This record gives sequence, C-alpha cells and structure tokens, in this order.
Amino acid sequence: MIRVRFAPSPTGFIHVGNARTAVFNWFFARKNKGSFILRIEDTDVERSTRESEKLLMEDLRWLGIDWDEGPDVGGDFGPYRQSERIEIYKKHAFELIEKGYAYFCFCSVEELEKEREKILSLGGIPKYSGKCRNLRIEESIERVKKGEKAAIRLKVPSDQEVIFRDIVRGDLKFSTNFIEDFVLLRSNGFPSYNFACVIDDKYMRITHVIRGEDHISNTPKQILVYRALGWDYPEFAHLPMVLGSDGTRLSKRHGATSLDQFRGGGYLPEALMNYLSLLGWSSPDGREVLEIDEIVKAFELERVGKSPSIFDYEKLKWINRQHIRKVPIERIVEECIPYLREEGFLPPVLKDSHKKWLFSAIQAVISNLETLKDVKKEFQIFFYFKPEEMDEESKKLVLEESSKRVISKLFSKIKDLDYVGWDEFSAMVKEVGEELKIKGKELFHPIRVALTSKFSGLELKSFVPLIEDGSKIEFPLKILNVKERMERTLRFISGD
RNA sequence: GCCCCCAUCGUCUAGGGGACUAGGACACCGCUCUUUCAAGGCGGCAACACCGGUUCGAAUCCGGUUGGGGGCGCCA
Repeated sequence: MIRVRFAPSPTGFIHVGNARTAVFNWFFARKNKGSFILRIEDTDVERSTRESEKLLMEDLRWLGIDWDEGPDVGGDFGPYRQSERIEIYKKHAFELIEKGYAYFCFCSVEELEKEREKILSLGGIPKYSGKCRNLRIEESIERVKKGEKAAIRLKVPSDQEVIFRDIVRGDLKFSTNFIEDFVLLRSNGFPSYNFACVIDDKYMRITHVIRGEDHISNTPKQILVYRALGWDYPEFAHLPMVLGSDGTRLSKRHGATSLDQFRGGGYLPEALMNYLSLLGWSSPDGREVLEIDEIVKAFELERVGKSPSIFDYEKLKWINRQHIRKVPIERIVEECIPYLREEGFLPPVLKDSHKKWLFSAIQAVISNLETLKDVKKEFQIFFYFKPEEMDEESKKLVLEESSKRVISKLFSKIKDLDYVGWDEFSAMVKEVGEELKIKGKELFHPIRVALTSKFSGLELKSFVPLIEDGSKIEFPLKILNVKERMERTLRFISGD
C-alpha cells in the first residue's frame, strides 16, 4: 500500500510551488490507489497559526485535492499536527541520547550566531563546532535536571557516505564530513524539521517522500536519523523547482504566487491543476489539455524531469481558456456570478429571467474569456453606454456624413417599435443600405458604434437580442435597448 | 566559500546510441474565416550551452569547462 504525504507549515498562503508538490503527491497516490495524508508542520510556534491552517486546507480543497488522513478528517496514524506529537519526538530524542547517538548541547543561540559569523568572515564553512559533543553524559543530565536549557544534537559520524536512490534523479551520494551535528530537539522541547519529519514519516508509514528539490540536502541528514534509530526509510523523489520568469525563485515580484490569488483571479481549479501537472511532467501521448482523471491515469514519477521549470502565466491562461470551453456552460455561468455581482451588474437574488439572459450573454462572450474574471470587462458593453465617452476612433467614424445618414435612417425605422428581433433588425439594416446605396463596412460599422460606442466587440447578431431582451429585465443597472442607444448616439452626433 | 543538483526553440516539453532534416504546445509573425475585435482553421520563425572522449555512428554514454538553481538555522 502506497502512502504519501503533503506536509505544509501553516505560516501563510500556499505557494504554487508547494501546490505543485501537493498535486504530484496526490496524483501519485490516486494513480496507485494509495493514501494521501495531510500533515501540518506547526513546530515553528512563532509563525504557525490555526488561521493559516484553515485557509491552507480551503485552498487545497478548492484546487481539487482531498486527503485520506489529516487533522480534520482523522486517521489511524494521528495526530496529524506536529504540535500534538511532542511527546513522541521527545521519547525518541532521549532514546538516541541513551544509545549514545545524540547529546545535549548547552550553547546559546547568541553564542552560536557569533561563532557562525566569525567562521563566515574567515571564509570557513559554517558548521557547528561540536563543542558540547564530548561533555560527560552524567554531567549533562545533571545540568538538565537542574533546569538548564539544552538542545539535543545528533552525533554525526565522520568519514561516512550516505547514498540513496532518488526516483527522479538516480543515486545521490553525500559525505557526512559536510554535515554538522544538527539539532534534533530544540531547547524549547520542540523538534527540528529534520527530526520530526523522520519520526512522522515512520509513524505514519509513509512509503514515498515526494518533495521539492530544496530538500535534497536534508535527505542525508534524515537518513542519518533513520540509521541511528535503526529504522528503514522510505523512497525519495525530489521534484525540480518552479522558478519565475527571470530564473530565480518564484516570488511576488513575478506576479501571483499563492493559490488564493489564482482562485480570485478567475482560474478554474482543474485548469491550474492541469498546468501544474505540466511543470516537470508530461503525458506520454503528448497532449497537454487534460482532465484530472486523465492525468491520474497517466501519471508516473518516472516521467518527472530533472530540470527546473519557469512558471509561464501565458500558458496557464491558455490552459484555463481551454478548460473554460470544455466544462458545461452552466458551471461557467455559476462561477461568473460572483464577479458580476462584484461589479454591480446582478441583483442579490436571480430570477429565472435573469438566469436565462445570463446564460445567453455568457454564451456570447465565452470565447473571449481567458479567466472567469474577464467576464467583468466583457459585460460592460451591456450595462454601460456613454456615447460622449467614446474613443477618438469611434467618434471620428460616427461623425462622418454617411455614418450620420445610416444611423438616422435606421433610427427612423426603429423608433416606433417596442421590440426589435434580430431578423427584423437585419432586414431593416439591409433596407437602409439599399436606400442610401451604402454597403459593407461603411454600413455596418457606424451601426456597431451607434449601438456600443465601441469600435469593436461582440457580433451584432448576438448583441442586439441581448440588449433587446435585457432591457425588458430589471437589472441594478438598466440595459438600454437598440432604440434608446441609437437615440443617444444621435443626440451626441448632433452635438447636444 | 563549501556541498549538492541541473542543462533541447524566448517558455513548457518529447526524445534515452542509427527512426532527427530534432517532434508537440504557449508566445510571436503571416495567411484565412468573419462586412468589427477576438476566438477558430492553416502556415512560419525558433533549440540539442561549450570542449574533449567512447563508438562505424552521440541531442542521447563518459570526463571537463561554462552557465543556472538549491542547500549550508534551536525555519520548514
């Protein structure tokens, strides 16, 4: 039974790089019918909050990741918050002291800091001196009993090699000579990352540790802990980094980086997941726009690449567009509603008439949507109509003599009608053309501008019915119909 | 500085000794469809970092150089 975990620390929003790690773990678990475990690494008391833990889980769920075991859903190997497992870590840290594989360290943080700076300034390797390593154990225990603060460090053996196989990278080799006696248990009683991680992965029966490349150098340290404890260790797979456009670590400077920003930015979760899957992995059949279950089916760690990838917002947008076109339009309508409310285009309660209109309107603009959020700007054409604010290009066109004649003529045919259907409308446009001997662009373009105040946009065939129908429905911002729009444009042209 | 990892179009990638004239996708450019703009369709530009070795044959294997990235906390 394959068991993997995603182990974030609840210190802020979830970064897409971390999300990618979560997603790959999840794909691997689902593909192999294994378990995906969510473990909260909240041993940094200063920075961890329950609030971020909550947000983190919400964001993960939004993305489409579910977990079989975790702090909120429970499981047989909990608790799943490290802060609730302190006794377990202590027990094993003391066990290592007893076995002689670890020792108490009484150096203060300030002292160590000073030492490190000194070594660094001399161009040396910042490595703990091992000062407390040879303290007599009886004496150390005595000091601890008296209440002196002490951390516990691992006695890292010298001249040994740690070799492990990484599923992505093959055999990796490290000499223990470059590993210092790192801290297992901090003087505040909390475990360090490299210790807690080992204990938890063992207790939770993790079979595959899939994490970012930035953890490669932690792996030999953790293996040393496994060895000292006499435990076998899981398989490792280190995923390549996700970088920003300039090749440095992806950060705010490059654009959106947290899951909630993509959510708010109008991305479909399956599109983001799809895009994330393409960072370091590719489908054997070469297709890129994939349903989640297709990815699960095809996913293999063996197909994960070794080199870092740059996060490409353009391609994400393109993938998002593909997914927008793929899912049922009802869902797109549903997802667009919050954005439209935000703009004040929709009332708090939607009647059937609203829904019906909305459906047609979304259908009309859907091919222009790169993100769901784009619906806001696409819908302006329905709710805002201000001839006096039209751009120079449109103004110039509409003020031409022939344009004026076209618009007036068409208006004279429409002005007594209560409703203009598309067939009727296009028949009248045709008549106008014949009567004025104007055709083509010269005929159509002025009409477009008269109706939208914009030089380009939706095709009139869908636009005209939408404003005609829309004008009969009650919206917070009234939709003007053909007649009203032409009237206003005419007034603008004549200079009133 | 030290340790480790990585290297195919601008970007994501396929490829794993002969199938390579190196394939696909995004972006970009052009054409087309459309009496607008997009979207769509078609086409184009564009890469094996460098040097050496192994081999009949190297993008592919080996070594080095260069470049990039990661790590070196009582953070995770």
